[in-house]
Amino acid sequence: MNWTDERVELLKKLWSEGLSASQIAAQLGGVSRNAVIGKVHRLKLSGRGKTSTTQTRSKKVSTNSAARNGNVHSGASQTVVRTSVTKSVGATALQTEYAVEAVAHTVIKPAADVVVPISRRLSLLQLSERTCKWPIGDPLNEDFHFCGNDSGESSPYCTYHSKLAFQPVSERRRAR
DNA sequence: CCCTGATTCGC
DNA sequence: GCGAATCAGG
Repeated sequence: MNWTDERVELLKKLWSEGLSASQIAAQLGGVSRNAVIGKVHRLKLSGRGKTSTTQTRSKKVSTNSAARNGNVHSGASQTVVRTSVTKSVGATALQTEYAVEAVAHTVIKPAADVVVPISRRLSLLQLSERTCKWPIGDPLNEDFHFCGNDSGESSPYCTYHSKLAFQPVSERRRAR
C-alpha cells in the first residue's frame, strides 16, 4: 500500500484530530502503526498541536446487561452515547445496533449477559472472508469500524456476533 | 500486559 | 521515502 494523496490527507486529518497511530492505521488499512508514525514524522507533523484525546481505553469489560435489554431500534438509540466505542459495553451494544440499521446488516440482537469481545477495529478495506463484519459505532463518525474478530472458520461473523457466545480475541500481539 | 509516540537504520 | 524493530514511557 502506498501513500496516495488521499491517504496522506486522511492521515493528516485523523492525526490532527488526536487519533492514535494505531487507530489511524486501522482506518487507512494496509499499514502498521509504525508506518503511520514514520509517515507522520516525515511529514513533520508530530506536534499535533492539541492535547491528545488519547488513552481512553477502559478497563475490563463489565457486563451491564440491563442497558441492552429491550428494543434498541426504538429511536432511543440515536440519542444514545457518542462516547468512544471502547468505553462501556452498554454503549457498544447500543451503537452497534444503531449502525446495523444503516448498513442493512442482518440483525442479531446480542444476548443479555454476553461479554463483548475486544474489537480489532478494522476498516472496510480490511475485511476478509473470515473477519467479523459487524459494524460498530456511528457510520457517520470517524470512529466507525467493524468488529474484525477472526471467526476462525469461513464464517463472516465472529463467534460472538453469530452465535452470541464469547470468543476471546486470539493473539492480537506478536509474541516477543 | 495493554497501550502510546520516537528513533534508528536497512532496504 | 518507507516501515520493522526497538526504545522509553503511561
